Amino acid sequence: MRELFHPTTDQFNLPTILYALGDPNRLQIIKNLSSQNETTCACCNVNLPKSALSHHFKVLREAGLIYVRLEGKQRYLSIRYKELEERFPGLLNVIIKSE
Amino acid sequence: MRELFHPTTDQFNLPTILYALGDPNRLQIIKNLSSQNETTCACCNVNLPKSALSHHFKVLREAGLIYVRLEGKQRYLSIRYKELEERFPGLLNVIIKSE
DNA sequence: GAAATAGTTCAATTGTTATTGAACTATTAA
DNA sequence: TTAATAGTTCAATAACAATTGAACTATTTC
Repeated sequence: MRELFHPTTDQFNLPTILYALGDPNRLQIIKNLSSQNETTCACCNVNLPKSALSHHFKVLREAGLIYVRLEGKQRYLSIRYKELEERFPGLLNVIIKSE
Repeated sequence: MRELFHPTTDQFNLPTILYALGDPNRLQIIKNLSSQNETTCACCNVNLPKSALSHHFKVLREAGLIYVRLEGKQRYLSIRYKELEERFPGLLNVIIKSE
């Protein structure tokens, strides 16, 4: 794997995004990421085996919620905040701030 | 069935709500409902057999997204706009307006 | 009270998704 | 070049969710 698929903003799809956020583990990941600029997979503070984390990161990435930057032996994760805001203004803020 | 369960606002749960909206059929139902004040199950403009519709309405109702009022032999559906707005301000507007 | 209407529930099926550990790949460090 | 590290992929399983038609319930109308 040398290049990771990231949808363009016009490929963003609302039900897909909501579905991705509809899982408690993934929602937690997004909330955790939102308080950090960029972080590695291991630093997400979600207590799951790495294969499970990998799965959830993939769902989030393919929905367009996170960007995964490859650097050395690590992957740095960040929320695609600007693009999401552009396409679905307000959505992410509501979600991150809730509760 | 004489009384339908509707969660109170403090029982609203974000992942549950997002999950409910993460299904294309249910998202369409919500979008359709948003342009009507109150409507019966049959008037949702979603082309599914009634048993499937009934299932989706239940998921939406139990998540707190819609209110179902029993009157005679019909059920009148409406979005719980005010309560949702109170608990997750902006969420529904983003969703309804998107695309 | 029989028929029509509006919707629910049931049971069966199908399809999808989450979860796991083990094996794997790629990169860096010793 | 070997070992360690960071994460992915695979295969198996288990759990859950969507979909359907048929049977059911409740209400209204004839």
